[in-house]
Amino acid sequence: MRLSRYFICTCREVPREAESVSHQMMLKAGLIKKFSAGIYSYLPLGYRVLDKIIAIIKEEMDRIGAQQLLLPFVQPAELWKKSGRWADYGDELLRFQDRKGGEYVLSPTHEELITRLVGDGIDSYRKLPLILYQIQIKFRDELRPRGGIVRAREFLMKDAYSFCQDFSGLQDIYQQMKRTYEQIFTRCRLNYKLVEAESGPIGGRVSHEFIVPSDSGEDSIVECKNCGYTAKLEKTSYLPIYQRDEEKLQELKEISTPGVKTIEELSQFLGVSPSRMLKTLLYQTDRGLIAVVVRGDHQINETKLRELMDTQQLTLAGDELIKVKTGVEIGFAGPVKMESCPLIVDEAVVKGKNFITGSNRKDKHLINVNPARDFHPSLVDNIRLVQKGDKCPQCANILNLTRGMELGHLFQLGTKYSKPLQATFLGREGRKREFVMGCYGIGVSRLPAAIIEQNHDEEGIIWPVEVAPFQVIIISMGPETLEISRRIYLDLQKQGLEVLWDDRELRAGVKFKDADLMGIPLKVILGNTYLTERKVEIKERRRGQIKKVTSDKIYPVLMELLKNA
RNA sequence: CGGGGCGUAGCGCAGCCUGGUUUAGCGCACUUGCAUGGGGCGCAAGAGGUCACCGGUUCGAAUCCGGUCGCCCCGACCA
Repeated sequence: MRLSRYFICTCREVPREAESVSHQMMLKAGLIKKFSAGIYSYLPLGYRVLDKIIAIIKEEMDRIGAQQLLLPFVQPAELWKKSGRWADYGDELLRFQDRKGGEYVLSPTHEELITRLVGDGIDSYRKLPLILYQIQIKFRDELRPRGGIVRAREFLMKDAYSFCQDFSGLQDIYQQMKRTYEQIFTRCRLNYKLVEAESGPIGGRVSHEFIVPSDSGEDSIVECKNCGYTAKLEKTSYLPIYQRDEEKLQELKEISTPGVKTIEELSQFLGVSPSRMLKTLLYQTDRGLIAVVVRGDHQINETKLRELMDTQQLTLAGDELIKVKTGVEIGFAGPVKMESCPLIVDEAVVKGKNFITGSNRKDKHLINVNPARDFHPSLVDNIRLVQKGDKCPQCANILNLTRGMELGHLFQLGTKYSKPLQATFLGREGRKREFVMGCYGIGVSRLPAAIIEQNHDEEGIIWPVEVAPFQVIIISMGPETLEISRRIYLDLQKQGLEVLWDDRELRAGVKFKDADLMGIPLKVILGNTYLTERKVEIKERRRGQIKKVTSDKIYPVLMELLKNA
């Protein structure tokens, strides 16, 4: 491709909207263009990268016998109503009507459709296991898209679905898929972490995520430097160690705390650490109001709580609702004599003594509140988030908290969809059975951003060869080298290299800057050195090393460098 | 959904507070020519705008007022 004709616009100034390095560079190098919040176009240069990534994914998926297909982007609402997700999915699911009033959704994911498809199409265990996948646009109406392409509303995803006879078959596919993902991310030169994302109490429902560490990522992950344990914050467990101190139970007393509502205020007001306090939060759930009690320095793990209570809805109750239902002023709720709703209590609470809590009366708090003596939990469980200083559940070492970007997700679905959608096959024994399913996603359009986050310098992107939009850029300086450049360009192209030729009538500096920004792995430079020595220079983007070679050696040297880059 | 900020040329911005010499300006990019040709060089001449939209106030609105829409950031969990 001749750069003079290429549809691209690199720019010096970064649009104000861009915060993260990858977002800035993608805009600067002209890979993407935004049209609306979370809605982007891929320009030719950006699309080439995407195309390379897609090729890698296809290759690796095909290797394990997965079959590619393409499902519709617009789905009828019917299937979603059947699976229950029409109601459960929430506002991220974009629903709309056609001219006849028929209800549809823009696909945020495809479990329903694929389950129906396979349910209709496969009758016998003889065809199992089956893995199908597609690479397609998804739409999720995110409340707040951010970070450019990282959290977009419209994005490209590879989603694969496996269908097995039984759970052990699923295990095998799951392991295979894990290895495939490792292969894909390694080929993209991504430094990733495989993170446990175990989904709680329902046995065997295993889940893993592939996360790249990045400050601009929006997932919190927890890791143990000692044994390598890693997990998403909401899914993490910790070693519950609470000191059993010898403290005596003190007498329960009410104190006056006018206008003191938050833990922070209370802590300042009394000069006591938040760990000596309890906070009581009221949540609205599917089955009404619940009161949740954790220590003042702890945070509630809503993901766990949701699973524990088996509820879809889990929102903090508003001031009004709390007053009406419990008669308590906001800021003064407490566990003692909280009779209007069930008390869900974190296990750290019942291990402690003499807490300070709300009194359920305005402007009053209680001191020396003791579990068991002063209040009686309906349920005690581990419902708080891991925080700094907590111990690893595997080796008791101190856990670390970092941030990361989720790129891939493996999930064992079991019969979650095959059951409600009645997707069955005949087993060997001649009986109807439900498919045991797994699903496996990769955020394809996130990969370029993640790769840039991990492969760049001040000048711009440094594409790994396998995903680079072009392998080589020819930079010709001045009219004297134009003709020879053209010949080299055509020759390299004929040999099968992906070559960009900067034939623009611009100063050398501009061309170098652009080439660096675009991150093309190898430059072939024709300038003074060619005019004086009849040699071209080949410069590596990543290491900056320069080789001078005669015309006939260009191709072999390039090939050699590409292999090792 | 709450809070904050912003909307002026493809991009980055100034002008707005205090309405009228502003024919709406600057830098980058773009076009033409000169010059130059190894790291965003220089000179000259150009082209490019319904000042987000709708309404109001006024003799007069990018500027003041009201509304709408869009975009960005933070929060959406500490009772």
